[in-house]
Amino acid sequence: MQSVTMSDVAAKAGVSPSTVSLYLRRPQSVSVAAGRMIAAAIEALNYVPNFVAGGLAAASSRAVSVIVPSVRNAFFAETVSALQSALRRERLQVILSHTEYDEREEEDLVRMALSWAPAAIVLTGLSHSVGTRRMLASSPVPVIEIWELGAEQIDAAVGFHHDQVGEAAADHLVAQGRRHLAFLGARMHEDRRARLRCDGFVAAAQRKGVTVAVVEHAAPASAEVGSMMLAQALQQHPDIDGIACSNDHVALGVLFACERARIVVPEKLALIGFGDLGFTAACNPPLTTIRPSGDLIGREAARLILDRRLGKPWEGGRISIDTRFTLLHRHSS
Amino acid sequence: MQSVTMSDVAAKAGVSPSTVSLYLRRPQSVSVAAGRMIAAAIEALNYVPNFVAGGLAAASSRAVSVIVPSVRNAFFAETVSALQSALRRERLQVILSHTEYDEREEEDLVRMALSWAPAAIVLTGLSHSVGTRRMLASSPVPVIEIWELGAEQIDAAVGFHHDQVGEAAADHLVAQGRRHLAFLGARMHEDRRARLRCDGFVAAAQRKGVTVAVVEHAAPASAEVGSMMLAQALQQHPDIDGIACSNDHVALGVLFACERARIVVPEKLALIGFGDLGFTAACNPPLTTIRPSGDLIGREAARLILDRRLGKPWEGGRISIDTRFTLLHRHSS
DNA sequence: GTGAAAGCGCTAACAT
DNA sequence: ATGTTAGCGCTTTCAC
Repeated sequence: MQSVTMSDVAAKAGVSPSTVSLYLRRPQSVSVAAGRMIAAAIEALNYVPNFVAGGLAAASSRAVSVIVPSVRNAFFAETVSALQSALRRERLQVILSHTEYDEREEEDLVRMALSWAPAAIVLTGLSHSVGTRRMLASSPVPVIEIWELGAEQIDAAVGFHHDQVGEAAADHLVAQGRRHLAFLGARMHEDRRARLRCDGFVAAAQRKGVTVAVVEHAAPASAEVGSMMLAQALQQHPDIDGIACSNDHVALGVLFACERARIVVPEKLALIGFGDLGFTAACNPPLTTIRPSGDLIGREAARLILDRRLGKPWEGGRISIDTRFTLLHRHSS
Repeated sequence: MQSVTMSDVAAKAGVSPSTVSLYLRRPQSVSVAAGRMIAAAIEALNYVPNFVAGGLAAASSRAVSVIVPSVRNAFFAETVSALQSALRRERLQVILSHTEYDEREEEDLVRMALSWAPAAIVLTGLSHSVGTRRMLASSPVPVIEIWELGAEQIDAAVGFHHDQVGEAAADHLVAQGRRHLAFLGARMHEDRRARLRCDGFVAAAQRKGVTVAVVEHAAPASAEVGSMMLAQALQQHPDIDGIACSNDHVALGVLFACERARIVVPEKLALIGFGDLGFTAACNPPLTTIRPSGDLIGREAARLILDRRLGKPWEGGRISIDTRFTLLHRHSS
C-alpha cells in the first residue's frame, strides 16, 4: 500500500528492519557504519515513516490530543501554538478539537482522543463530566489540564488561579482611589474561568469595603458587548468609577463607548481588562490589563508531556504548575 | 495492550469481529438484531475503537493534516474552527501545525503529515517549496490549498483572489473621492497574500489615475505597527487622503494614531481595513473593511474532503472554489 | 550491535 | 447479512 517501507530501506542498507527501526528511534544505539548506510538508503528512497503503524506497534502514537473550548479564542490559540512548537521538536503532533464550552461535547471528544492512543491528552479547565473523568481514570494516557488551578485535578495541571486575577484587579482599582467598582462579564454562564475572575473581584472589593456591581451578557466577549454592558452599568449605578472586564475585547468596547459618551478615562472612570491582547498598548489611552501566561502554559504542558515520554513520572502521581499572571499598569487606570 | 478490543465486543455480542467492524463503519449494512447486540456490547464493555489500528489496516487514517502559517492568526483560526466542526461529524480529526511563514518548515511538516496517512492534507496558499510539491505529487493523499487563488495549484484550492481585494479597496476609496492613496502593509516580505492585496491596490489606483504610496513594516500586523506606519506615510506624503491597510489590526492602529493627532476620520482621511475582525464595528468611527470568507473556506474544504472520502473524485482532477469577499462600508470611509 | 519472530487491533476482500 | 482470512508497517522482546 505504502510505496516505500522500512523493509525497503533495510534491504537497500543491507541491514534488518529492526535495525532501521532502532536507528530511527535511537540513532546512537546503532553502529556508525550501519547508521550511515541507513541514512543513505532513507535519502535515496525518499522514505517517509508510517506513524500509524508505529503507533499501533508501540501502543502509543506520536499524537497529543488537545481539547480547548474554542480555537478562535486568542488565549487558547497562544497556548496551542506554544505547545505545538515545543512538541514538534520531538516529532509529536497536536490533534486539536474544540468543545464550544459544552461538557457533553468534551466527553465525546475525549473518547475520540483515546481512540488515537495519544502520548497525552490536554484538556482545558478542571471541570469535566463524570463520564469524561471515568474514561480518563481507566486509561493509561497522561492527562494535563490547562488554564485553571484551584479545584480537583485528574492528573497534572498547568495554569493559574482566576480568582486571584479578579482579586488583583479589584486591589489595583482600590489602590487607585476608586470606591465604586463594577465587573463586566461576557458569557460567564459558560466560561467558568471568567466567572471565577468575577467572583474573585467581587470578594476582594467587598473585603476592601467598596461597592461593587456585576453586569453580565450571555454573548461571547466582544467590543460591542462591552459597549452595551457599560451603558447598562452606568444606568444602574451612575457613580461607578472603576471597571474591570472579563477580557480585553470587552474593555475595548468600554473604551470606545466612553469616548462616544465623553467619559474621560481614567479621570472619570478607571478601566482594567484581562488578556493583554495585541491592541491594548496602542489604545487611547493604553489599556491597563492582566496578562495571563498563555504561552508559558503551553510550554510547561509540553515539558510535562516530554518528561513523561522519557519515563520521568510526575512526583506523587499529581503535579500542578502555577504559571501566574502579570498586571500591566498603563494609562486607563 | 488495549483493555477491550473489537474481538471482545464481538464475543460478547455473539458475532464475528468483522461484523462489528462493519457495524461501526456502516451500521445500515448490519441486521437490526445484530446491531442491537453489538451496540449493547459496546456500551457494556465501554469499548473505545482504536483509530490507529483502523488507519493502518485501511491505509488511510481518520486524520486530516492542516498546515497554516500561524494558529494565532484570527483568519486561520476561523478556518480551522469551521473545518474542524464540519469534519467532526464524520469523525475525522484535525492534526494542526504551523509554519510561521517558513517554506522549509512547511516541507518538513508535510513530510510528517504524510506519516499519518491522512485522509487529506490542507495547506495554506499556493506557494510551496519544490520538495513539498514533489512529495505531494508522488502521494495518493488529496491536497487542498486554502486562502489563495490565482496561481498554479497542486490539487484542489479553496479561497479567493487577494489582488481583487486590493482592487476593491482602491476602487472604493476612489469612489469616495480620494485622490492620494496609500497602502500600509505589515510583514509583506513573508505574508504573500498581504503582498498580493497591496499589488492589487497599487495597480487599481494607477489605473484610476490617482497617486499611490506604499509603506511597509517587517513586523507582524499590530495596532502599534499601524500607528507607526501612519506617521511614516504622512511624513513622506502629507497630502494622503485615503488609506488601505493590510489588515484590521493595522487599521485600528491608524485609527488610534489619527485620534491622537486630531486627524478626523473619514473627513480628512478615509480608512479601509481587511479582515472584519471583532472590533471593527465597535470602533470610533466604525471601520470600513473587507470580510474574507474564512469560515466558508473551512466549510468548503471540509466538503471536498468528505466528498473525496465517499469516492466522489474531483472533476478533471483539479478543482478551485472561489469563496469571494465582501466590502463592508462603515463610517471610516 | 544486530536479526528473527511475534504480534499491535483493525479492515477489506472474498466466500458463504 | 455474516464469517474467514490475510495482511497493513511497524516495535519489541529475545537470542546471538
